[in-house]
Amino acid sequence: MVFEVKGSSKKIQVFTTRVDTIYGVTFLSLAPESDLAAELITDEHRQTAEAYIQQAKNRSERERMSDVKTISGAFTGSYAINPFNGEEIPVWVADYVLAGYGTGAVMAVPAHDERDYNFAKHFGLEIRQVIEGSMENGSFPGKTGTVINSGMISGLSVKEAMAKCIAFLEERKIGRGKIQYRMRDAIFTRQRYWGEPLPVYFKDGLPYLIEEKDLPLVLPEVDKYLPTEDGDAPLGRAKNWNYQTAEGEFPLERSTMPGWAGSSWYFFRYTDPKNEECLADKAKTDYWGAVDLYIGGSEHATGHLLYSRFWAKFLYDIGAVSIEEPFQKMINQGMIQGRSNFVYRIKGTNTFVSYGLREQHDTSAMHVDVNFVHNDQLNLDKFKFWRPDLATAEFILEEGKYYCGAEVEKMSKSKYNVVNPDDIIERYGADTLRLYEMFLGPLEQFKPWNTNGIDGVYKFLRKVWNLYHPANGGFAVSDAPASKEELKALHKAIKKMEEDMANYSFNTSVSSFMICVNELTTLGCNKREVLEPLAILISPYAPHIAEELWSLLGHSTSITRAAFPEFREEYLVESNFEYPVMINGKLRAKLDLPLTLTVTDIEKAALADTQVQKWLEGKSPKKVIIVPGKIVNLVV
RNA sequence: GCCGGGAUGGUGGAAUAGGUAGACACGCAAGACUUAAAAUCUUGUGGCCAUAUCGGCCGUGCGGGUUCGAUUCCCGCUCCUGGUACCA
Repeated sequence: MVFEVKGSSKKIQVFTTRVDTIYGVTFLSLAPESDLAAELITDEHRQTAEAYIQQAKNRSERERMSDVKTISGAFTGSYAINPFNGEEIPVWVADYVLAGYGTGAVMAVPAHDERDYNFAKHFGLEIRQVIEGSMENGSFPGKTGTVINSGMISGLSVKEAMAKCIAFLEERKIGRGKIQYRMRDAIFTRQRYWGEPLPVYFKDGLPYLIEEKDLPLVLPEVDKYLPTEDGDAPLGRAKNWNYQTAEGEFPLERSTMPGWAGSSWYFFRYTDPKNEECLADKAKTDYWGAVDLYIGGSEHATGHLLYSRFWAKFLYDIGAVSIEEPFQKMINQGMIQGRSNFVYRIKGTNTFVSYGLREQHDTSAMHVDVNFVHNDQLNLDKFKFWRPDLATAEFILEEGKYYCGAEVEKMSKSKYNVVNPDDIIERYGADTLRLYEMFLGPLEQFKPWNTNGIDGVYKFLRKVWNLYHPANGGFAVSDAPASKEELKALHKAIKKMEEDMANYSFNTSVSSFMICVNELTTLGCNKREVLEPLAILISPYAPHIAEELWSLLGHSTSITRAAFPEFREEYLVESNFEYPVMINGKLRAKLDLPLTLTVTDIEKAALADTQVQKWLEGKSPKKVIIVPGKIVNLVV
């Protein structure tokens, strides 16, 4: 929307998502970079305002963004006119306004925007509430509630007010409604060696594409995969990174493509990897279709997924493939998080304060390598040895110890909280690690890494091994037919695993294996009829041990080639069911009854039970609910 | 602010076409084996009350609702957490 400037032909264009708060506008702020800001400065304020702009321009955008706390600005001396009520409002320059976003001008509503609020507080500007709610905690930016103190839109909801304001502006041609997409340009080159080279050469400083017959352009040999000594991209190290044309030899582009250049369409290429003519034969991409399941972290939503969907849609539009959406189903697997440790440096010094005392000083937190920390206590010697600047570090201790702060966050080299699984593999083996990760919890759940329960899965794998090695650790499997109980234990596990696989519920599968192996151990089962399918069941979870057992069972091909065992319902059929009997919603008795009983017979049996009679106290139930095979519920 | 995810024992978690809450595992306790320890095995383990027996009451973040019956469905909150952002 457009604000007129008092006593001037100039106009200020403002972008806002909260036009409903228009009656709460008490000033406008402009980005220091904007030309308009310079033009609106009046003589009276010239000195201070121009000095401020100069100072703000000297700070980089990064600096301005990282230093959110410092509030600064200057009054231009000009006033703008609110088109809704004709009110005159001061125009300020402020570095919290970014030139690159929107129009570089903000209509400030201190009551309903935190930054505007802080700014108004700092400079003593008016704060006018126009949405119903409590101002106790400063501004409140919520987008719900009723508009107040706002002339023609008072009493409307936020949503209604927005619509009415937009209509008002559009009618007078001083503004319009707009959908603002947050889009950024993306750079398609990298100054790295490992990436597809761009098929571009330069003649007279202008880029040209190399001829199709010269494709593919292959990475040149270089002595090191590092930038050149004078800071050029690694391909600058190649001896002859030039392109030969009829007119002579010209230098090739030295940047390479980013990772997603190739990773955005590999799933199409996989269907026809040797095709020399095109991306992939359309008949083949049609046959294979879209990717059934994409498992990746949620961060891929803005990375790989965005690009590969863009690629697919582009390829669809030019007719190269018939698939518009590349992935049928997506699961965001949860991240295994790390537990970070922090030390607290007193600002401007090389002194570090222990966690409990940090509030007494002006400190900034710093990640510290978790390998220097045990039970949140810092090993001072290791810490000092970490980096040259820390060699002279001093410490303020608590009871002679330095305690670190801790936080659960993403594992990352830059946070120094990475735990290496090699130690676990060394101690327990890769199968245990893999099985433990499966057992930890649902696939999609985030959680901090913690090895507290790993002994449980380790013991489980040993029990599995012992089933096949019953006496004195020697391998022995019987070819005798399995008993009913043994088959039942096995088929319960088969059934559960089939269901769990379909739901990606791996942790519950592991627990059903544990139940099965515990039962088979109790039964002393070492029958091939049971142990062969069991090895197959476990193989996706503990592939090494399963492969080993498979080979001991006498197979010469890999267990990965074995067919999944067929589930047979008949082994699980029960003749009886232990009915829970609820009286007024509480469990009062249990009755073991044949499943063949009719509802009437179940009722009779339940009413005849002594426990039930005790609770009925001679009365007959008002209502009887019986779900065969599930429950009996009596209402008294 | 916006967009996600979540809250169940001491711990990780299980159970949702509404039907016995706490499977499986860790930890803890007691016992067996051992000169001892480790390892292994057995038993117990939600809380409170109880003549510690028979048993009873409470209990899935909080407050309501629907239902014979709610961890599960509905309404209203609180808190935690991931991503993102001086984005107006």
